[in-house]
Amino acid sequence: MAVEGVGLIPSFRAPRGTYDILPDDQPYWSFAFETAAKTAARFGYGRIDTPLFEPTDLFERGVGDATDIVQKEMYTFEDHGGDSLTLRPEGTAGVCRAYIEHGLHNQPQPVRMYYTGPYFRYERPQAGRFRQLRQFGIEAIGDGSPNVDVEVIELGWSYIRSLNITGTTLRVNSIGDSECRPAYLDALREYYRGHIDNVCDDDRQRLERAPLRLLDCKKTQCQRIGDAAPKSTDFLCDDCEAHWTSVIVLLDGLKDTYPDLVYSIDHRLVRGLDYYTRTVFEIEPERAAGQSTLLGGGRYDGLIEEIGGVPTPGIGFALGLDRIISEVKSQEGFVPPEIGPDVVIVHLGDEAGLRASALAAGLRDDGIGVLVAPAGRSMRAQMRYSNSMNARYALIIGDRELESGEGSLRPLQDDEDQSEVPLTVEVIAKALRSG
RNA sequence: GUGGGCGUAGUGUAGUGGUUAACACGUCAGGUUGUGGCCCUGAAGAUCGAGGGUUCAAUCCCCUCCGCUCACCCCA
Repeated sequence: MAVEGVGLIPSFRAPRGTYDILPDDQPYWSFAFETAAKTAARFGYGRIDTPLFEPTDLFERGVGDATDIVQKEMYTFEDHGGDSLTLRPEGTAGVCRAYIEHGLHNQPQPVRMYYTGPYFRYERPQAGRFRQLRQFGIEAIGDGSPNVDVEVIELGWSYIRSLNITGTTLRVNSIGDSECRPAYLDALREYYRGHIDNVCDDDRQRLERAPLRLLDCKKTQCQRIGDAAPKSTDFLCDDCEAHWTSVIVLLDGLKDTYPDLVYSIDHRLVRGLDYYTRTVFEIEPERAAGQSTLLGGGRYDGLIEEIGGVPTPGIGFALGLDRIISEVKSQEGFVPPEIGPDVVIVHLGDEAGLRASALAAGLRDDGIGVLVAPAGRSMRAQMRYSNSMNARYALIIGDRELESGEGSLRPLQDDEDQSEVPLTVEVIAKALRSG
């Protein structure tokens, strides 16, 4: 992305909707990743990595070619062989493709997998929304029982709590399956036709095409109408009804472990991807602003079949790490540890400067974190540098030390007890001699 | 795609229709001979987002564009 620069060379900036994660910010991401891996492992989920791009058809069939994601948000390109590829806009389709491709139905079911990495959607950026977004997600494929639904929700909740994010709320709903949903959609259309004059223009346009979306409308007058609309849970077929009832019972069973797990059944909760069936859910932070959903997911019992596999149930969620990180920061749920080298080598004079690197190499090889202070600076400047690097010790070598063969080790942190130092004078002296 | 807000050193902010655009943090250098943090001094660093217009004169007023940002849409 070129912007006005000085002279003929343009200055570049990160593309719209993307951003750099600088070293100072990395600890937050490590915290989020490591906590995710630990949580997933506790639930028996193994990591899967799939390509950043997939055949375009996979997303058109899987996500649904009527969805906004497919219609206007995909980064699609043709490669030099003429194949149409798309940067993955979400994770479930790729994981299901891998499940089919590698015959994972031959493993004990369900197959539990988690993933984390970048996803790409061409959207207008705003708070909590990016063109390159990072997600952590899980999928449990091959078991349609409600226990798995609740296991997945529990995992998500547990993860968020492990990040010390509090005040979140869970919303759940059931949107039925291919058997019972058509009747519900008819009822919904029927209802909205009766209120056609009171809903917004957008809603009028999508009434026939995507009636579920009307429930999701944020406008106050539409919300009032949506509140009184027919509920999907009143139209469930027997199987879906039994499943839904069990999910609620099982969900209540989590309250002993998570007393703050307050969930609400929200019959206006629908989701924007076509593959969802039965259970859908979202977790939001307390002060829900615009783009605030932290985690969203649901069951997708028809997806595997849709993309060419034998009919197989599945359920999962995806969680926006960009949003998670900002939530962690705002709640101060994580304090990055102070980091710094064990030693900064402060060297005086040409001779010492020439030996500093070899000395550093020897110490590093012994497992000690070493930085060589910038050459050509005064001792004071090198000491200041050591301090600003948050080093534990400054190892000073100059003419005196070169002659005696022993470096001077100066502790830089008040609470440092020199007797506990692994860096004894002997170690230093030895390193000096061998250097 | 549609709206609103905002663009001044690396970062965060001041400021004014009129000679060298200010402050803080940060960076670098000093505060005598080889010892950090605190303090003091100094330096570097901004064609005041870009282009055009009004004016004797614009960083300041007007227009356009670009960028950032927030919201809608949709989603994580």
